Amino acid sequence: MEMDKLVSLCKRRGFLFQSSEIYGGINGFWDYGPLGVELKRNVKDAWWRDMIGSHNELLQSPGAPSTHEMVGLDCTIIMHPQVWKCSGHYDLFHDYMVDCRESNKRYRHDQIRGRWVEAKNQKIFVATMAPVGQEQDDVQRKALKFFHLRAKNADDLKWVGDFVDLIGIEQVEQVLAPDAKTLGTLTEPREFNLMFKTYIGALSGEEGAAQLRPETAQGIFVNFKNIVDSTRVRIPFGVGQIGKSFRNEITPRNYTFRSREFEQMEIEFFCHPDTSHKWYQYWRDRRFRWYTELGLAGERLQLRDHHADELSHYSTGTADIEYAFPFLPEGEYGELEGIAHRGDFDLRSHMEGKLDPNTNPLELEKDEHGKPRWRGSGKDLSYRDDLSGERYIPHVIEPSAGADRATLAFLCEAYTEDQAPDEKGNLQTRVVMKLHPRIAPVKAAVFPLVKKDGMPEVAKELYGELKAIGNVFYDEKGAVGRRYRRQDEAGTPYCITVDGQSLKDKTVTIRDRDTLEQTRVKIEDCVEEIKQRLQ
RNA sequence: GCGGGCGUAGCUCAAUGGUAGAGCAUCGGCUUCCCAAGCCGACUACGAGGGUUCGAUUCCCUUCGCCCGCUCCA
Repeated sequence: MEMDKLVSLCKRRGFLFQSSEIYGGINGFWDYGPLGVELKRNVKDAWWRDMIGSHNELLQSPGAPSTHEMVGLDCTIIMHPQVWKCSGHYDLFHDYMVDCRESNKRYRHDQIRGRWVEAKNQKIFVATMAPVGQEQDDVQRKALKFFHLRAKNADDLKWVGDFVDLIGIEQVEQVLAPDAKTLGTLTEPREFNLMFKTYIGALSGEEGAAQLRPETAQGIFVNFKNIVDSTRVRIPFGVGQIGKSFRNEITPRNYTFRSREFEQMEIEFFCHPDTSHKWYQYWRDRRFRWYTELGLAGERLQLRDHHADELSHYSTGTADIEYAFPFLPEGEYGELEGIAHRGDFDLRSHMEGKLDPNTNPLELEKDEHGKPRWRGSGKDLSYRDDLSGERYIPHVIEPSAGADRATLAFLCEAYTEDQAPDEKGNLQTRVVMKLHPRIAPVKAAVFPLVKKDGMPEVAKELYGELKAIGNVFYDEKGAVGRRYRRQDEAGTPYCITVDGQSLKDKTVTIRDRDTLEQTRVKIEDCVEEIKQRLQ
């Protein structure tokens, strides 16, 4: 399937629009049209229902180590700035970067060091990314090359001062960038803040600075104690949340795949450390099955376990659910969801302060004065098991899914072209969105075969009754074949047609989107029949 | 952010230094008893800003957006 065909259909039929399109669009932001919003809402509703609403905490789910409970949460997009400092996002997302116009390489401004050197009446600053100890070799080699000197003439280089950080060097035009041959190729340092910044308070300055959340998960961690204290949930239990998140992606691309404003469906599952690996396995398998049951059953979906060397040492497993999107190169997959075993990293970080993920066992990250780099809340987020009396910090399994990415994958998977005969029996190409009935934006369409002889009246009445089961559509205009094809493009699974026979024996036909087969049912049974088929 | 390509109607495309045309779609009417039928009619576009010019959709610059490659990807 070519991606541009799907993009064209989504625009034409109202699944997806570029945000602010009449003003030229805005990079990395997308709107869901009337069909798209139904589809995405159905995806989110299916997730919420399957993970939380319909979960039976009295029964042990297949593959689960024990019974478990599930509750929901809806927290704010803007949170206390300390949340992001302790979570690690602030440090990781916040850098000054410089680009080299010659080599097209990008560097973290604070990682470039260098040394002034003079030769042939010219004084330049030779920059390097080499580790301490190899810096002098690196800059000498580059300086010799720049001044066209031989190694034996190294004494002609007059070094001025010791190594210093590039930060503080004002004469940018005299800087020889780490991978450049000419001077002054570095851009001004630019702040790369992958988190969206905002300001709290109508008049506030920097002291009111805050961020739009880059993930919904932290809201669950910081509410862990509230949930335990208010709901009588017992470990093991999970907290689910659906909501918008924001990331300043450097290169938003590939349709809605990498959007700057996007929606997540996340679960933080809290369990005893001794059972955490089994729960990880459970969620990994269960989440994969969820996609297959909604129609991503083909080879384009895969479950990929991270290699041991990709894992943080505090994690015993991470797996990605990936889909081979048509816009990716052959053999490449894009992430729909990550399931991560996160140990007690998150709860401890919000208790004690930001932990250093490179320590084992985990230790508090310290600044140059030996103080905590970012202070935690100081609140006790441990859990006491009322039955055993044991107190511990729960381990966390995090299935984190992208609602927009899942929606896009369902759209890609659904797009199908097949051949169907037209009125004269000639085969015509038919575009049909084979969406699973649970997520299809329109559940059924009702047509009078022709707009006369009392057929519209019968069809309109049936339409009214069908409204009770979901989004249905009524159409009496033009040829019936065209109406069928229109519904095929919208992914409507069933079309119900009132014809001449309906008037005699009170029956209608139900036409199946995928097989084109029609079956005749009594009008009075029609609502129940459609309801059955949609499940 | 860098390099390259592109931007004309809802969609897919065309033409042109003298202000744009088609197919499909959409809407209205007629017709029509099962898969994009037919007839009549209607609506709709040069991404934005500036410059050159008597005149710019066309040439130039800037900007925004899209695609490809590089970079980035917690």
